[in-house]
Amino acid sequence: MIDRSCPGAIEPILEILDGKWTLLLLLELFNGTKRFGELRRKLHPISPKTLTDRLRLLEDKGIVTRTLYPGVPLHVEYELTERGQRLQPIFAAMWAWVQENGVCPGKEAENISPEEAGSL
Amino acid sequence: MIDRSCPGAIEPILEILDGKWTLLLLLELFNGTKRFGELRRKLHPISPKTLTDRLRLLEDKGIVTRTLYPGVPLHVEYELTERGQRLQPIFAAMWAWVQENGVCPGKEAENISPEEAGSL
DNA sequence: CCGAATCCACTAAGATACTG
DNA sequence: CAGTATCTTAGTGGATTCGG
Repeated sequence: MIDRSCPGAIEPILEILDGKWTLLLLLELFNGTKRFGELRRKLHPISPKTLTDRLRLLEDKGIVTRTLYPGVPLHVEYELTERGQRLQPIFAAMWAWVQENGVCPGKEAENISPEEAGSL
Repeated sequence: MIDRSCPGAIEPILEILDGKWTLLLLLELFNGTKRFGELRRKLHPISPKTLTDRLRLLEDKGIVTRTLYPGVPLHVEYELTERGQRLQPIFAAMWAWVQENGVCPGKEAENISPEEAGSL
C-alpha cells in the first residue's frame, strides 16, 4: 500500500510531471534525441516560451540534458538522462490503461480483452 | 514504441490525471471508500470547492462513484470504480520511480542500487 | 535556428460565507 | 455533513518581438 510519509511519497514526481505539455514532451523524447524546432513542430501548437519553460524545468530536475552545438545556424539537442529514461514504465502503464479503458471515437473500450491489450 | 495516432494516444488519461490535487486524491481513494470530510482532512489544505470540482470530474470520467446516504446528518461516500482501480499500476510505477530516483531530504538517490530498490 | 523577454489571457485553485 | 455561491488570486500558457 502507498504511504504518504517521506519514503513512499510520490510528491517529487508530481512536480516533474506537472504541466499541460510535460507528458507529451517526454513522450517525444522517449523516441530519441530531438532538436528544439523538431519538438516545437511535433507538439504544435505549443509556444516557444512554454516549450523552453518545460525543458528548463526538466533539465533542473535532471530528466533531460541540453547540448549546444555552436555555430551558425545554432543547433541544440535535448536528450533524456538515465533518470529520465527510467520514467518510461509510468508511460507504459498509462498507455496500457488507455488501451483497455480509454475511449476512441466510435469505439468503446470494453470490447478488447485485457489479455490482448496487455501485450506491451 | 508509442504512437500518437488514436489507438496509442495517451491524451485521454491526461485529462483524467490533470490538476494539482487529482493524483493525491486518487491515492487516498486507493485505500478504500472515503467520505467528503475525510478526504478534505487528508488533503488539507484543499478547499471544498476544489475537492468538489475534482470529484465531479472524476465522476464524469467514470473513475469514482458518489453514493448518497440520505438522513441527518448527511452522509456521502466516494469510491473508485473498476475503471478507477485499474489506474493503480500507474501509481505503482510512479511510486517505484520515486523509490529509485526521488530525493528525500539528506539522501541522494544514486546510492541505492536499482536491484535493491526495484523490489516492489 | 534557438530561445530570451515582455505582456496578456485564461482557468485552476483559494477564501469565505451560506444552504439542503 | 456535504456541499454551493461568489469573488479573488495566482500560476500557466499564448502571442509577439527581439537578440546571440
